[in-house]
Amino acid sequence: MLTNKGKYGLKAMVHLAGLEQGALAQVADIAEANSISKKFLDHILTELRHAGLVYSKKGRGGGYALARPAHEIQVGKIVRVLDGPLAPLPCASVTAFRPCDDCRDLKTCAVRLIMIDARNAIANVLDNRTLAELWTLTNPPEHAAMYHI
Amino acid sequence: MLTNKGKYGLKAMVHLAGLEQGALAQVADIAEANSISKKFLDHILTELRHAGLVYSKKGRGGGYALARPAHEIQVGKIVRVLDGPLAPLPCASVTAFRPCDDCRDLKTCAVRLIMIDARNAIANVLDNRTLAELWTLTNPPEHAAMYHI
DNA sequence: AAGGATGTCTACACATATGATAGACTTATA
DNA sequence: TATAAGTCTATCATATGTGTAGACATCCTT
Repeated sequence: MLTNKGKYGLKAMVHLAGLEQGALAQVADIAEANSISKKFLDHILTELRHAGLVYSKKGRGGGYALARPAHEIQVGKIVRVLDGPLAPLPCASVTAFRPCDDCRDLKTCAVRLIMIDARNAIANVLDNRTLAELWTLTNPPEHAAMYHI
Repeated sequence: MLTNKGKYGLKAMVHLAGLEQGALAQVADIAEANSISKKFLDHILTELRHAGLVYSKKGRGGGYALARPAHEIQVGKIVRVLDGPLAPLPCASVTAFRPCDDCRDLKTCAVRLIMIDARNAIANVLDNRTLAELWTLTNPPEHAAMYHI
């Protein structure tokens, strides 16, 4: 389940993906444009900065920008930073594996095995989509052209 | 994220899938065999009964059994009964769709669109696996045969 | 009918996570 | 130095998750 934090983080990243080269966006503007509480978004963006996904500058003229090109940032990475592992169960996680306290046998635990499949299916979607694609979804080229007629 | 409730429910259903035709299993036995608190499992099995997935009988000789053949019960159904929609976001849900309070445009919300893909990927896994398959994973035929040598 | 077995219902308690907010502090620029 | 804007620390409220207790209802046997 994607938390509001994860959802807001993705929206903020899409917002930053739409910036012109070299431009910075202030938290307050991102928050307003995406109906997010500024203070909460402060936190979220700080986490993203700690994870190396965004660049920030303090003081006058400051703000945030993507730390890397949008097409180099996988959606799954963003989700993991904010919401943790993609796996529905810790024992099904590739990046944060942890067996159940009462685990008897990893190999024959049917629930684990099917949750690995579920995890892999989720990762297949989220790790194969980039921020640049999200931006395109939000601003479809055809749609934009038609809108201006 | 699969809750303990969802995990325990799946384990209990797998347990019931392994019963002989016509046999009933008592909550206490299922709980012990799967390291689950009996009282918590009471609740879980009652929910599964309300959803029509299990059959129960009170009194002497009572207990639980699957309400339908294991190969007719999709894993996704069980998970939905116990943990709710598979979708990471309510607006990405097929069975329990609900737009975000601040939704501006369903069609161009990139986060929603990618979460629909994620939901579909999850559903593709869980709705295409049955309880009978889970039982086989837990008790692989080859493994069992080798074990008895 | 009573007793025992077993599921079902209602309620409660506690822990954790999430979502949000406030205030102070730090950094950068003019 | 003053102002702008991000960063850190802390707190609070709510929701959810997890689990437990006790009473009640139902079924079967004696």
